[in-house]
Amino acid sequence: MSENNTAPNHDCIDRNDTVFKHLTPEQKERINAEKNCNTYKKGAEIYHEGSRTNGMYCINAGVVKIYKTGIDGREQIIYFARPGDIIGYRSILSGDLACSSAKALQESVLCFVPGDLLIDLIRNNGDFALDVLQQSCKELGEANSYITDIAQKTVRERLAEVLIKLRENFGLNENNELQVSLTREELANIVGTATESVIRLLSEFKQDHLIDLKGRKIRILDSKKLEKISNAFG
Amino acid sequence: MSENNTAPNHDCIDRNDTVFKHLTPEQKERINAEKNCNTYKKGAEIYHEGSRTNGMYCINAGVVKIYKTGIDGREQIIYFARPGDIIGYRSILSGDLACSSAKALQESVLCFVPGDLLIDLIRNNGDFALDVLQQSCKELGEANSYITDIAQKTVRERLAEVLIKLRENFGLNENNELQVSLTREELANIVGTATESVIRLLSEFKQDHLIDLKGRKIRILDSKKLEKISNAFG
DNA sequence: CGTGTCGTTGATCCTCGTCAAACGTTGTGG
DNA sequence: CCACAACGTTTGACGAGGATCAACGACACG
Repeated sequence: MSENNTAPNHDCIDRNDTVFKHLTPEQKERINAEKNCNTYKKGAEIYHEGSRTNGMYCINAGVVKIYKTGIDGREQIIYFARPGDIIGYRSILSGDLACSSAKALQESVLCFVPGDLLIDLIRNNGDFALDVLQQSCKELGEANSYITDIAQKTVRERLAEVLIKLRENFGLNENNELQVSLTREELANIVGTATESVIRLLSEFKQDHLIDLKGRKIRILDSKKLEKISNAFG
Repeated sequence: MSENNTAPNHDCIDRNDTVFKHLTPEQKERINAEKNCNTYKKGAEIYHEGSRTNGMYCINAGVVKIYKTGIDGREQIIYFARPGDIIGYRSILSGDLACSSAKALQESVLCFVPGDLLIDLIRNNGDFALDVLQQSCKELGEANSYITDIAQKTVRERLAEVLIKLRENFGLNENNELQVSLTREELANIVGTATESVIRLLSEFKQDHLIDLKGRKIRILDSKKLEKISNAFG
């Protein structure tokens, strides 16, 4: 799918808030030499569950949803990756096949870094290894929290929590609207419920003046109460 | 919490199926010099959510449950650690506080390895770093599967799945009984449901001749059907 | 102007959580 | 050794939360 290298600003490697921050200039150069940047149109699949990803991807621009396909093809969204994040590294490092799929939510630019280069860098740069470990441990902690939430909270509580997390991750525009455009079904696939339930609860939240709805635009009116509904956060 | 070092066979470090397998003899010696082995009685807490674990633990003997405390104190069991496994490493590496608690299910022997030694070893031994990464990525993959399961499967399906996984992890004795002793409440806290629901479903399974019950002993009679009920596995 | 996708609403059903009560088991201390 | 407490197990009854099914409106797109 789409264009290739040589474009000017594929600079994920140079950002100093990413996992690459402790690489030497030479190591960054090696990545730049071997990486492969592509633009993915909205809805384009980056990799699919069960396949072998022979490397990892660094998000340069856009938003990517990571999800698993469960019973009867139902998606469960695990998380959203944003610029600076890395995805797909799990399967090379654990040696398994990919356990999730990745799809561009908007037009996105991703750089592919080959797996053997990744492993070589981890082996030879301890600080880089620690940064990758930090990333995977952070994801692990979040996953564990999510397990507890889904197992114990009601759909209503989880939806409120998801709205708050979306605000934290994507922020609000000048109208206090969430800066992500998700279908009701996608919202349901994060919360882990039926589309209709999300719709009904969103209307309730609207009636209670917690949010306002205009198509897919969700305006946050009362995050305090939303947080209270979500029952603390974890 | 009890005895201390110098005991003869605290050999987790020498097993070649653990995360320590690629350490040099010198590095193993350093761990042996700095580690601190303790026996934990049944029910003893090893570390608690929200605390700072300044290192990690290697399980030498016994079984340890890792769990999070959710709403109104309800436990959600994340997984069981067994001899050879390491626990508690997440929080040192991600820099956060512990996001889960650990408690001995049986009398267990654990060796504590200080965090700065761990980090030093990761930094200076690339293969060790890769092994730790592999471990955390494996856990991450399992956590993601679990999220999907809890979000999409029924309690009945999940209970069947848990029974199968317990068999895979702990095996059966000569009577085809699971080699773990769990209370109904603990089973419920793995599945993510109410104790009463577990009890009812176990009786159903018994009536359908899938299992047999004798107190906490669960004998597996028909794992094929259990697997079918669990709806494939992930 | 049809076709497809998404959003919304209503009606219905069932899984599962909660409450309550009774009984068995274990452990502790007098 | 008994009494009592604390805990775990089991069963029943009840109700609510939420999944499912069906139908329809809104909107975009070719």
